[in-house]
Amino acid sequence: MNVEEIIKTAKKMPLETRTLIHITLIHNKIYEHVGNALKPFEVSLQQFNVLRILRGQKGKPANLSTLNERMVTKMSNTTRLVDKLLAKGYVDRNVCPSNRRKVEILITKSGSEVLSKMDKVVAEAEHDIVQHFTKQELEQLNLLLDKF
Amino acid sequence: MNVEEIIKTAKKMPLETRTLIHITLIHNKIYEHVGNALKPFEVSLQQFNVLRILRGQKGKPANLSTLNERMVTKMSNTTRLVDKLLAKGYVDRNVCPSNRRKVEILITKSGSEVLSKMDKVVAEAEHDIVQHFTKQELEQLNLLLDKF
DNA sequence: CCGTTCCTTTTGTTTTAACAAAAATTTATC
DNA sequence: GATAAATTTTTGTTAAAACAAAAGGAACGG
Repeated sequence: MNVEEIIKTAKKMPLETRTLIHITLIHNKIYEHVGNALKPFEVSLQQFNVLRILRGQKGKPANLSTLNERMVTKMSNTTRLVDKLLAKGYVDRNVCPSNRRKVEILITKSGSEVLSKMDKVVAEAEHDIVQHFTKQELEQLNLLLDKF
Repeated sequence: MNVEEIIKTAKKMPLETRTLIHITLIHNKIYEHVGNALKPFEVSLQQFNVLRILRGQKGKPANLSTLNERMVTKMSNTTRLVDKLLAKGYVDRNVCPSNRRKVEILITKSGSEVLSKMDKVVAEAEHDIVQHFTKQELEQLNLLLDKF
């Protein structure tokens, strides 16, 4: 991926700026590829993330705020993400008996099943994106990214 | 930035997945910091990008499609981005005399002036984001990012 | 020329995200 | 125990992005 070619500039830009534009371009690429992989399932990347988090709970229900703190979106939108998954039958939602302000969200059997299918295509998409990296390069990259 | 801490997982995830989540988190950070820096000017990051591209034209007008291919958004939204900048008096828009399908967009004096002020705060924000990197590390990072 | 096709931009619609505030319940204080 | 304050979630609204299609003009082939 050649930054200068993509944004069509001949001008030399500061290294800091180039780095951040670079990250943005890569992010777009990730978003597009993974989003496309999920398209047949008719779920957004965010919905996929919710399902993954719920699976990580291993049967333990998650509150909305738990989901939310593990995601990038705003609380109010997390509610509506869950609404969509509920409509598809991929999650259950109940008021928490010990604290009726809270809700408990669980992934359903149907949700787990479709999630494992999604995993496959997402893993492929991810692999495509990093195909030009060796394992060592990826490790090196992660070390550098940790500095942000 | 500790990925595992942010997404609150103890589970070891595949290196490829970790890398891509990492990039997404960094992108969010960039978007948030730079967006905040621009907030006092009441322009979005995308509007700022349009202005920067127009300045890069050095007086030569840009067509919408030129703007668009240097950005990540869809054509239809580029029209509306320019609408907003027009309303603020930061750009001029005229139909191209040699081909009346096209439009010619130019940055105005007023646009150039605010852009140079924006540059300052954006450069600061960018510098903040990469503050933990040495120049060499940034160069190394860019080499790795080129592999995407 | 006239119709067809292609190119560039705009308009319309739907979905998603951001921002603000309200509703419902629990906890704390007096 | 009533009132206020804090916590958790939902609802409402506005702004931005994604998707689809139409409008307007240019180019081309007969």
